[in-house]
Amino acid sequence: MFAKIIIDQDAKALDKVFEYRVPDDMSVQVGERVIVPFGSRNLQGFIVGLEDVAVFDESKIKPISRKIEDFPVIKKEMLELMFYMADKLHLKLASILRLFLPSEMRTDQIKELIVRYVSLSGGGQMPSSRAKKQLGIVEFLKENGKQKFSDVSNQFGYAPLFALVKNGVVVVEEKQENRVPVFDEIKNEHRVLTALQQRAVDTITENKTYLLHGVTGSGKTEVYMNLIERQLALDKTALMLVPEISLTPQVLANFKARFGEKVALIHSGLSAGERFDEWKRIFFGEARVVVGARSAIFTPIENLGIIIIDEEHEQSYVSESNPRYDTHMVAEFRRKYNDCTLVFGSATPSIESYSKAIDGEYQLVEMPVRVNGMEMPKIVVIDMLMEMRQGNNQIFAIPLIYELKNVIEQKKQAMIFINRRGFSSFQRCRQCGYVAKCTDCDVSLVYHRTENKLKCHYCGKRFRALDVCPSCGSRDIKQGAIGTERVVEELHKLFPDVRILRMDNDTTSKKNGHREILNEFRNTKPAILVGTQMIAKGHDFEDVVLVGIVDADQSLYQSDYRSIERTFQLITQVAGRAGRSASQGRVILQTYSPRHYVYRFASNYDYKGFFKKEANLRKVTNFPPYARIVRILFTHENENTVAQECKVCYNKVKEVRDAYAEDFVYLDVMKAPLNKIKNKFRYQIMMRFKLDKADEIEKKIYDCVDEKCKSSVFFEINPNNLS
DNA sequence: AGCACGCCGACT
DNA sequence: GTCGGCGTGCTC
Repeated sequence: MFAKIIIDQDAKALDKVFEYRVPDDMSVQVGERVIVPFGSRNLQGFIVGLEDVAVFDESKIKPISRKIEDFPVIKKEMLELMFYMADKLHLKLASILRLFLPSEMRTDQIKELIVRYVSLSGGGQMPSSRAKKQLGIVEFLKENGKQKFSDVSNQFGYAPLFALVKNGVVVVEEKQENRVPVFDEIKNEHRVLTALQQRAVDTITENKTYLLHGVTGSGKTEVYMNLIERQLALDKTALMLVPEISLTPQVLANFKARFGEKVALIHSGLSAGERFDEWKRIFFGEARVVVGARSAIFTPIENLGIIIIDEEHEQSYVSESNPRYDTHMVAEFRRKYNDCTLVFGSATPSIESYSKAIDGEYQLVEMPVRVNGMEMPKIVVIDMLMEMRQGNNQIFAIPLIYELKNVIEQKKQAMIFINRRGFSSFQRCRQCGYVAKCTDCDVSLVYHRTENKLKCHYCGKRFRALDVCPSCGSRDIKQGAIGTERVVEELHKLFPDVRILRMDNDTTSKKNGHREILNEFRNTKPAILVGTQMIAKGHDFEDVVLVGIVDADQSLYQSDYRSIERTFQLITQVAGRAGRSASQGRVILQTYSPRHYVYRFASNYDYKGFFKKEANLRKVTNFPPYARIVRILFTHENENTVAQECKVCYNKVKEVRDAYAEDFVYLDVMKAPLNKIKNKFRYQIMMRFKLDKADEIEKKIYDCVDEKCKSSVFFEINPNNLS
């Protein structure tokens, strides 16, 4: 018997299936991990197939050394998923397999948690009446039975407990236990569903894909929980993904409270040991509900009845580092494999998903009204150019300052949202609001300080940096980006007596930084919370009646075809933070482009109107979802090598382009926007083609790369951050 | 990836 | 003479 084996090494040259002999006295199954002799070393490998005959020269085939576990760690579904992803995304097999296992399993240092328990032996030499503490322990164990060693020693002291053990009164036993993450204790009560929620639950019954479009506050979570409960009642399991950023202790505790021991949680806050233990509980079928961030989609849960992806539009569902993948695609694969239900939920669906709903690929389910019947907070768009012309050169518009004063007088709370995303910056005319765009791509240009040039990240075209505004002739050109510190500083000047809290990557880096800041905000009134992205999600504060969005344009003018859509999503989400309480909230949105359609639609909460406009723009400019962008990135420490190999590939791609001339919108080769990272030079081929024959073209494009080239090659489909 | 093999420069 | 530089090629 011969085994097909993938060597667990992330190298291009090893990205294939090797053959090994299965020793007669060894029984193996597909999916098992083994140690095999490889060259002069012993390496870990995965069995992905078993055959009676070998393809490779039999005399050169070595035998498997040993098995690592005695059961297949990679289940059949995951194996198929691996081949699917390798084919679709051109990822290395080993790098995909690594996604399926907790990283702890790769290092040979899995530490099982051993918990010691103590109980009365029923014999031994009883302590004297003077040994009060020892007697206390005996009494305690008599009443409560078996207890954790650590609990008893904490309560009564180590010495007396040890004495009892030594004298044989108390026996110690060791048990291997799973580390269970701790949570805030909260109750989760079944709420009576509104008619709208009930309708959603009643609709989402079939084994297909649904897009649940529910406005913020429409109670999607309650719908999810009901859907999960239904599956559990059918003896099926459930997998639910939420964005990493909203995996807050409250959210997790909520699920734990509702589903108890059946829940397994996978998130970045877990220790290595906790993560491994949760994985085991899922693998062996102990956990019936999995809640986690992106990577939880690879969890080996079986008998799936439903997969739910909340906040479906979130960028965090797309892995931006290798191996790159989109959770949507993996979820769709698992849905088909398990023949189960898949739900994408969002208040602001991605253009991609909504257009699939329009096309009937997903079934659309709508929840257009909030649970409490409250109206959405009123969004006031402020023209910052007008403010400036009227002599206000501050960060804050006069109406925002006025509203803040009101909030403080009423002892309420406000949030100031800083829209800081990515590192690239754009140039803007401070007089008329003009922002430079690429003449070929209709995306904003990125200012590169080192060269003092404006560059398009999609086609690589360069433009002179602005010194005079081409629209109004002004020389007042700025790169606008305001930091959180600066905003806090300005607020202090305006309101010296008010508590101002800051929440961003700097202030939350500590272990519980997140929670501490939010708790402090919750308990201080009046107060203003200043923050980035992370204040936009999931935190509901009764007393927040005002949200200020400073410089909304930051996300609008990213060099990214999705930047307008992201701005819409951001505004809707941030606005949802105001007015969770009885009184209607207010949102002040500061912008230099007040007439941009994104603000018109966002301030009216008109998603459908926005979708129509945006989708149409994408259609006429040939951008996803109506076209496909492919980027092939080459990296190597030798610049000549990358440039050369990239060029060779480009010439082959050109032949494909010529064969499909009517499909191609764009093709070029260039240095990557970030030309050198970690001493490796980066060159790229960018292309865009229409959808009709997209899959066919993509296959041909993959074949353009010379398998033997020295550079590392990365394929990216519809990439977000071009760097 | 990592380890062998191999073919040229400066050291005891 | 030999030690060692890392370029090239292979691993079932």
